[in-house]
Amino acid sequence: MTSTDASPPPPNPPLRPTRQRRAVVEAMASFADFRSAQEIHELLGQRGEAVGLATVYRTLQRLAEAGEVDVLRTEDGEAIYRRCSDTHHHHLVCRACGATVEVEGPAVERWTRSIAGEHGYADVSHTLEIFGTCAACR
Amino acid sequence: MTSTDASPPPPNPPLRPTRQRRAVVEAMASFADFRSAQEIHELLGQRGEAVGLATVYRTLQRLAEAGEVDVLRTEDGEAIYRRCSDTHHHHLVCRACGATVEVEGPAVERWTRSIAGEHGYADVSHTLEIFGTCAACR
DNA sequence: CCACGAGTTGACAATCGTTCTCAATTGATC
DNA sequence: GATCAATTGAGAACGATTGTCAACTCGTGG
Ligand SMILES: [Zn+2]
Ligand SMILES: [Zn+2]
Ligand SMILES: [Zn+2]
Ligand SMILES: [Zn+2]
Repeated sequence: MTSTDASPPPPNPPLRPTRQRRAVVEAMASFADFRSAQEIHELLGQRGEAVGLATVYRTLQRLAEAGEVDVLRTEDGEAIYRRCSDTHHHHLVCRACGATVEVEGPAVERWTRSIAGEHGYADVSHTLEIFGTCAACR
Repeated sequence: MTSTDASPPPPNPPLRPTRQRRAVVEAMASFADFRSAQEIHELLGQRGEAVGLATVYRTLQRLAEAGEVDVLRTEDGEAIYRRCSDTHHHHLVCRACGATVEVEGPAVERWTRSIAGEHGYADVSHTLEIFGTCAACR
């Protein structure tokens, strides 16, 4: 090619390390259960690291896209977040206190893929969450 | 017991077969993918069986509680409904057209229960949905 | 056939989580 | 320090869902 070699490299705008961004990440590291954006926003306020609510929402979205945090939906549709390991896993959540355990299951991964394949579905992905009452809450 | 045998049976108010209720149930039988309350409300209007939006929401909730329909949450938190068989099952949904297949997996049921047990969780329940692109959409 | 009471309905207001707007700030670079 | 795009935050705007409440409707009994 001569001059029309304009390559279309994904112009992902570079993220910048701001006080707010740092504060949210640190806050996410301070608890192990799933929390709503509003709760996290409040927690930041208490910590003296006030961050605008809109920014909390934006940052949480970024982190979720980046796979830094996992997102779940409460029964009434509210999004709740939790910092998580970067490998694929699922959650075992206590209905009473929210205590969460990350769990893995190769068999399940295999099963979903095969059942989808049998029905002619491709590009398979899935969501799986387990709920129960933990020992401490009984 | 003599007189203090006042049993506390949940006084579930008896449901009444109204035109609206029937209309919603029939509408739910007319499609096989997941739809939002608003879409169902609109569908009813087109069918000449107009039903108030609030009533559609209320009816859908009742049906969901009764296990007559399954509820899912879109990625942005909107509730979507689908009439389903009454036995426990999961869904294989096409991301493009919404085509849905009900699937069962005894192995998965067993796995979730045992993994929860291993971690000391009781009263186990779970949610599992599989997404992919169906043959027709490829 | 009519009165009666609890269940229902629907138009509309009110919630509430989340996103949008946009002027002011800030971080990186030269 | 000048420059410019990325970022922020206060508040408005949105959109799905729920609450309100007077009018309505289905049994039931008289
Ligand atoms: Zn996780
Ligand atoms: Zn998985
Ligand atoms: Zn189903
Ligand atoms: Zn199951």
